[in-house]
Amino acid sequence: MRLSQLFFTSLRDDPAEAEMPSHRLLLRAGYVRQLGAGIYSLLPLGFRVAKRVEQIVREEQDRIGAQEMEMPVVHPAEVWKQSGRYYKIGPELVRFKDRGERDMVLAFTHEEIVAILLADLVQSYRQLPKMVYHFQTKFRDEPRSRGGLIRVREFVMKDAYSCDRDDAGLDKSYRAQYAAYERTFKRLGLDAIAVGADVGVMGGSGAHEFMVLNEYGEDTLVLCDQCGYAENQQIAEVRKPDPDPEDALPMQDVETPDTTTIEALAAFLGVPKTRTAKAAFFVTGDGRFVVAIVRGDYDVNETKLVNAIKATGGLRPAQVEEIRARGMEAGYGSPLGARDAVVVVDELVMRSPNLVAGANRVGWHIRNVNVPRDYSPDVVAEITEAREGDQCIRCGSPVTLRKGIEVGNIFKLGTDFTVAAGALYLGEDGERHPIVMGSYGIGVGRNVACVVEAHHDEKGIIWPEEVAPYAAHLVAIGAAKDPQVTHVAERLHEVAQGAGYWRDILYDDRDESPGVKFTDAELLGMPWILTVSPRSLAAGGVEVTNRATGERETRSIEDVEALIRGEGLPATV
RNA sequence: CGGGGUGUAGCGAAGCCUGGUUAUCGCACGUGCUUUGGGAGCACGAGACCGUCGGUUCGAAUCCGACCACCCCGACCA
Repeated sequence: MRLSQLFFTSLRDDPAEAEMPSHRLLLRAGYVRQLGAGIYSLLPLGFRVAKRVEQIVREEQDRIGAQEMEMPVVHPAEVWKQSGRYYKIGPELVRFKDRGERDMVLAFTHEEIVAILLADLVQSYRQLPKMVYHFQTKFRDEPRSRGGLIRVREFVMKDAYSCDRDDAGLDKSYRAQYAAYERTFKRLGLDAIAVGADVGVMGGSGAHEFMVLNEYGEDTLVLCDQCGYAENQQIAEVRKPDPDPEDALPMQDVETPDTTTIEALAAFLGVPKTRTAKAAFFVTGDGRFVVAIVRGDYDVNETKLVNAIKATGGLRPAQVEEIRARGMEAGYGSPLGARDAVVVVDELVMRSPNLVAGANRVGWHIRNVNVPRDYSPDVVAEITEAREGDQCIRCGSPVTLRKGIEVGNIFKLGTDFTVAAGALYLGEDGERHPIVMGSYGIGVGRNVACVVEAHHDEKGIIWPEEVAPYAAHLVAIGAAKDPQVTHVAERLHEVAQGAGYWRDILYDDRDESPGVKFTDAELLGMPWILTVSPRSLAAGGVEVTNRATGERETRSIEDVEALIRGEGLPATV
């Protein structure tokens, strides 16, 4: 490919809006362009990288017997009404009407469609198990996109679906995908770690997210270096040792002016935060008022809270008036005297004697509150957020908190979708059973960005060979001084044309200064930079630079042709 | 949705506070000559609905208002 012909331009200055290195480099090097918030075009270079990422994913899916297919982007809303997600998912699901005033949605994901196809195609246990996948555009109207390709609204995802007779079959499919993901991310050059995860709106019984550690990540991971424990903070638990035993003392009002925060309260009373109880107020999507109590040194984990009370539609913070209407006072709140509220108490609070809690009047708290002596919880659950340095739930060593980007996920879905769609099979026992599903996603564009995050330096991108858009970047210098330069460069380019689509090379045939060409070659990031110049010819051929290591040596034209043909660079000596 | 920020040429910026010639600069772009191993030089040139609409004013990129878009933090998130 001649650079002079490529639909592309590189930028000297960093675009103002790009913060993440991957976003900055992909814009500057001409791989992507933004059309709107969370909506991107892939330019030819970016498209080729995406195709190479897809190919790696495809090969690893094929290897475990998954079959590639394609499902639509536009769905009749009935499909989503039938599964219930039409009502469960908020405005992220784009709804519209077609010309016949029929309700339609844009594909958010494809579980429903697979379930419908299963109902159509599978009658007998003899037809199971099956695993299918496709690469297809998803549209999710995210409240906020960010980080370039990291979080977008329109994106291509590889989503695979396993279809099994029972949970044992699902486990087997799940393990196969787990292994396929490990191979996939390794080939992409990503150090992905699998963490236990919340199942969210997908439902089901278990999930892992594959995470790449990154400071711009949106998820927080709880990791134990000692035993390898790794979970998303949304569900991670830590050991919380029993407080020292004490006799329960009688409650006692105490005046505490201007102490609406735990910090202020603990400082005012001269007690550690561990001796206080914190109240947080929420309203669920299904309209329930919730007061959650954790010990003052912890924060409420909303995911755990949602799961503890099975709140559909999530949680929102309660308004001051709503809190007051339930007999409580923001900043001085506790379940003492609360009404019309679901009281959820963290299990550690149950074990902690004589805490300071809100008195539900401004400027007052109460000492020596003990649960359940002084109020009755509706739900007792573990609802705190794991903290840096807390004890690992498995081995007791201090855990660390790290930010991560989710590059893939795997879910044990179960039978919710197949039951809703009537996807039943006739078993050996002569009975009808719902097909058991799993779903497995990898976002292509996000992975492209993560590869750049992991493989770049101050000069530009450094593509791993398997995802590079071109095999090499050929720079011709000094063509005016020596016609041999153009001759050799043209010949190498011709060899590349005959070597196949992915062995093609980028040939910088522009009339630019050497500095511009070298700078662009390093910015664009092909694994090999080939320099043809009067100097290289005098030294016996073509200068070959390894972009990753910076090593360079002059090799014969024949050696370079072998490299281009994919035969590797013959060893020296 | 809440908080903060930004919108001036393809990119990056200045000008705005304190209204007043033809809106400025660098890069990129076009033509010509020179140059060719690390973002070349000279000359000439083209390119701008100053985000949109409205208002104030003799006069608005500049002041006021509304709206729109994008970015960042939060909420949200497969």
